Amino acid sequence: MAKENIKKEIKIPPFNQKVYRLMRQIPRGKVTTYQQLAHGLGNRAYRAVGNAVGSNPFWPDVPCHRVVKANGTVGKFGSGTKRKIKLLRAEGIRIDGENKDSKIANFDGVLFKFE
DNA sequence: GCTTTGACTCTCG
DNA sequence: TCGAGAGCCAAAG
Repeated sequence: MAKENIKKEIKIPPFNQKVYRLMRQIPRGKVTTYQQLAHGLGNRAYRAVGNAVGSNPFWPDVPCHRVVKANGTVGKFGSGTKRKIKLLRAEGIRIDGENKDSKIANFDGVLFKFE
């Protein structure tokens, strides 16, 4: 059956689906911020975005590891910040450090913006 | 239907 | 430069 690759057995709020959809648009080797996601949604619900990503049942289908804070730091991650940094580095993204205070090197260069 | 919480962001002191 | 507080939106209890 030609359906979505994501599992839809789980009940997902419409807002979350919107967030996941935007996140999946992020190309490999790029990252985005909660603010950009909220902007892509048309509002400033970066808080709700965080909740949506935190409740993301589609991981790693949805590249939640490509979402960082607006100041360039990786922020917090349920799967382990270190894990995410490793993953990002595997995609060619340079990160300075290995903790939540770690900042993305060339952040502006790898930042994916939603219009 | 109201209150609390959250993987956030911004401004002020 | 660093720290604390307020603001924002949506989902869950």
